[in-house]
Amino acid sequence: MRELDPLLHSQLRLAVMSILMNVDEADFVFLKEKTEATAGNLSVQLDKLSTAGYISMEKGFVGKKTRTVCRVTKQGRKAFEEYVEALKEYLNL
Amino acid sequence: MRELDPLLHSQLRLAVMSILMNVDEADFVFLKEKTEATAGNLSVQLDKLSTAGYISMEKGFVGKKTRTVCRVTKQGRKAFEEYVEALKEYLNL
DNA sequence: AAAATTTGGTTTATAACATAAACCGCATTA
DNA sequence: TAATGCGGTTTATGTTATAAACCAAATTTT
Repeated sequence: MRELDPLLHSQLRLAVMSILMNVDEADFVFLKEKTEATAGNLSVQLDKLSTAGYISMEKGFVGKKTRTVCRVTKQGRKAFEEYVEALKEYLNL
Repeated sequence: MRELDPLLHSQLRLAVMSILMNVDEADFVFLKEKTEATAGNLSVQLDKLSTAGYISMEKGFVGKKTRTVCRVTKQGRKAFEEYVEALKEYLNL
């Protein structure tokens, strides 16, 4: 059987990627609200996605507040699509 | 966001369930070959599915050799279908 | 203006999970 | 009878997910 990319086969990381696939860019706070994850968990998982090169993270400011903006990279997009294909096999969709 | 049944959101358990959804019954050896899992890992994961009531396991004999036959239960079938629905939301399929 | 609270995160500790390795009982073969 | 193979289970270990604790800067309260 084909294997499921373990980096994507995690509830929170998958949710994040799924959001980013449709939205072009999203900040930490938005992702936190959408996924209902704790900040700690989200921080860790974003880091993994970022280290893997699946997303980019840019830390900037809005006024005086920090703002972390995430985007899915080309590589991440490809990985996500492959994951979906693999998953379809498992689920026979 | 809807949550993904953690019992099914595991590569091997998902693979097993997917097979059982299409096959009506399958024994340990068959599942091991199909999934390419180690016997130990398969044993543990079958146990979890069984404890959760998602599959039934029947230990019997063929001649003098033991044979463990698995079937998906009604409950397991329902859980699998719900998992697939939830997943479709994540992936927007 | 000092103290308390909120915001936007990160680090760290812990619990759950997946996996492989070692093992077991029985049957067969050498 | 000793070694080998089959069908598994148990146990030990590494990974992962998650929450809890923490931090610095900004805002609000007193």
